Amino acid sequence: MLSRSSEYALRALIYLTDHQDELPISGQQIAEDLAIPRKYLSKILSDLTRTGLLKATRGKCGGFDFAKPPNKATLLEVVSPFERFDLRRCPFGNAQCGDDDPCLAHEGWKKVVQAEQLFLQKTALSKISQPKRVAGAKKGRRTKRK
Amino acid sequence: MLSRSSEYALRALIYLTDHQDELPISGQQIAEDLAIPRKYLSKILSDLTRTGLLKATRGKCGGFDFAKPPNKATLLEVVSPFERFDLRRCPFGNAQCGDDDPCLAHEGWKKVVQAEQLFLQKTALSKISQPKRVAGAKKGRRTKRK
DNA sequence: AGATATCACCATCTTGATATGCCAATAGAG
DNA sequence: CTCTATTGGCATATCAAGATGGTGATATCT
Repeated sequence: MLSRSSEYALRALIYLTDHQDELPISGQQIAEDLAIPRKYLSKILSDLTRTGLLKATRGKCGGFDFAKPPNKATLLEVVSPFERFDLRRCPFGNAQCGDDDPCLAHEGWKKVVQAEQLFLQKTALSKISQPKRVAGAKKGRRTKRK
Repeated sequence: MLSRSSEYALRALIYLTDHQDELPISGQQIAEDLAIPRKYLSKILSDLTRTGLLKATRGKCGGFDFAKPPNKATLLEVVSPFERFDLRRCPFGNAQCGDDDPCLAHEGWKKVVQAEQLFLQKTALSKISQPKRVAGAKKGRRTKRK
């Protein structure tokens, strides 16, 4: 239901949300920890930088950081550079199916699509980060990586 | 949200539903009327024959017919040969996200996916065929094609 | 039997998403 | 200044979906 690029983007940003005290983090690092192809993820993070979600700093000790706080970012913002939401095209009936001259499945299908859109649009990135599950565990600033 | 193959399958079957008094109809004919690549549609209809949704008769005046009445066929049956519903894989969090150890987006996303599944599963093919819109118009057995 | 119209199968081409590799630009550390 | 770790951009490779073409099997018609 979502492209692989979208999945990578989501997982990477959730990762960043979970490591907010260590930002910026390099693409290399994220790719390793999440087992995502390095250059491919690089490209994705670049895209998200261009859309204004992330902030990239080059050079040594560089990496990616949030350009806006993750509770201001919606899942839709994360995903939309990688999805083509062709809401125009109706999978049923013929081409000219629109809100005015709908096919019979139109309403039902529209509900499904809108449910997805709404979820992506209304859910903040910060809402889906993984909290450390261990009760009372200190946040535990990770030991310097590698 | 659906593969092109699925769309073609749906449109073709809706077409058949709308022409039930003229069955069987050749793939050629359907492809022409719906502006779908001929051989590609052929392949799709063959697939649907193999899954038991359609019945194919070869030779002159052959074509495709329903193997089961369209009110017994669900949209899911139509579409599933062409979709890979990877419900296992969660687009968020890491691999081991399951119903037992869910990521935070799990419930919300599950709802979305299930809404789609439910719609496809509960909607009968006959429910979405296009009725002739002209009030009181005779069904009008089409003049012999071509 | 012969001609024709159809489905079935197989091989190939095209296209877009996914993935990799190379090099330039940038910035911190010594 | 030099070394090194990073992002950025471009070119290319791989892969699966989409699309096309050829041939054989089957059925109807004359």
